Amino acid sequence: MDIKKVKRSEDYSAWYNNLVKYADLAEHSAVKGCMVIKPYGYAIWETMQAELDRRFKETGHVNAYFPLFIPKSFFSKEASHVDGFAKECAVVTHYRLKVDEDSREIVVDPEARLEEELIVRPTSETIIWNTYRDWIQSYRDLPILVNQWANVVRWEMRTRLFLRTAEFLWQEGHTAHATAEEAIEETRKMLDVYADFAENVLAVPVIKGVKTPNERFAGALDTYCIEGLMQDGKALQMGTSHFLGQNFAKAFDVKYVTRENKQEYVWATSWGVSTRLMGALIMSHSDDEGLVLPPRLAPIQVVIVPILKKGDANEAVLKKAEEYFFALKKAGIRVKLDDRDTQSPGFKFAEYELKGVPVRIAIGPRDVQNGALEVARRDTKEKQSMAETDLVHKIEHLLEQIQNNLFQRALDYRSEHITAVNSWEEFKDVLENKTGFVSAHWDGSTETELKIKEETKATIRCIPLNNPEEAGTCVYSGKPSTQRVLFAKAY
RNA sequence: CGGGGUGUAGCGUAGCCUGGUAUCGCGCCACAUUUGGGAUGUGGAGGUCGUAGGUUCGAAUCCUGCCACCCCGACCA
Repeated sequence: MDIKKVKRSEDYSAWYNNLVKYADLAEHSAVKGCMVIKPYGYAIWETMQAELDRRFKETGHVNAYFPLFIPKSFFSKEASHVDGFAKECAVVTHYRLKVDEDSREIVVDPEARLEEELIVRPTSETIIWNTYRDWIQSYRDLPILVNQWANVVRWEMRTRLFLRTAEFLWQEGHTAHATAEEAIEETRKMLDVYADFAENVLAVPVIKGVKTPNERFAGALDTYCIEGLMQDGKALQMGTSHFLGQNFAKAFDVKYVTRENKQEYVWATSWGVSTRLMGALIMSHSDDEGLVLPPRLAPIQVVIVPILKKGDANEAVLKKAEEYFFALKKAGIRVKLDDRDTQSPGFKFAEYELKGVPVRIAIGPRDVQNGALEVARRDTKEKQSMAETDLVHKIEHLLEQIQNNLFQRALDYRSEHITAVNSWEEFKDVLENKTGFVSAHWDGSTETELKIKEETKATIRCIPLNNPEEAGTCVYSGKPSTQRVLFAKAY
């Protein structure tokens, strides 16, 4: 376990890679750019899915599934969309292999070339809107509120586990509406769902905002986002929600008849979050000891480690441990009793710390005699002896406390790392030395945005929602500006 | 895709310069003693040295191509 060899403060990238590996979350696969999500990591993703899926259902959405393959012609129908994704599409050209007569090797059968090539979906707007054309005739068919859980492929040149891989898992919501107002409302509503999920489940504070035209989704009129700040001072886009206007409806000729018997194009939204959230989770809370998981997301919320000794006390210890185990389980807590006698308690302590288990209960002969137990919390590493009376409530309360503490800690860090600056010198200095978000006036032009990016690598992460109007001058160009926007270096 | 680096047992490594089929630690297996913060002893198993060629009597070692990963760029919803 040489996770501790690399300190978070010394080499954040290496620390992250080690953590993903040693906490058993994921590993590189034999396929370039693609990862294997291991059972422990996948269990966390499943919990995220469950929490999100519940929220989607509560807001009226239903799940469906669309094809992995998209005909190239569909893909090219929306001009800005294809522009945005063309450079990272995997393309299927053939449908058969054969054994080469000479070399006896398996080769692509040149006679099995597809008439029309298929794109492996980088996102599904095109296939979905092509389908919606058949589903929508009248205003009575609207709205359509569909979500799909799927994998997508974006051929990246440089990958990082969870943060950027060629294939990743996500959900994509695709909705169709009769009016622009309703679609915009949907876009904003789902942004709120994401923000609620990020803050209350992941315990990661996020800033809700809107992207600049330059950072907008290819094919959208507006892209809303939630932006998080990682422990190394870099920002991470954690989710996006797009108001697509009528772009896809026009590209795929999706019209509906109004009450007044008029033909109108349908209004669209799409929104998604991905396994990238795993990266956000790791980079928001974890430390040199390993992963730190918020209780609401932890596959194991409480682990019970019996301290076994030579002699007859063991039976009593195990019996007590089981008693606690069943009491906690009955209360709906995800609890594990680790009664392996092949590892020492110290080993287990370290292992569960590495895996981020929020609460550890240790119980030995002394505790049994005293009717007590030792409770250790992962977030603060505090240990305390606790009387067994009312154990379930105490643990429930503690889990709640840990959840809140993690959020508060991350929020404090972020608050300290949003810096308002008024000069270009200050801008560069904060970005370089203090890191985090820089709040600065911007003249609103893409030209300035790109120049700033070129000179500092910082991008405009978002224009926060409900951003106060404030007259000022652009930190770069000196031109007049009406508001501050958030810049940061980002993943 | 460009520049740099790395690749030797599950993990981390020595050996490479100066060619003669491999070192050590952790982990793994067995037994014993242990167990309140990563136990100890003894014995044991495990390696086509990333991969494909080349040079050579002989290649982990020298040469070339390829692959993967890491760092820096470019690119990137």
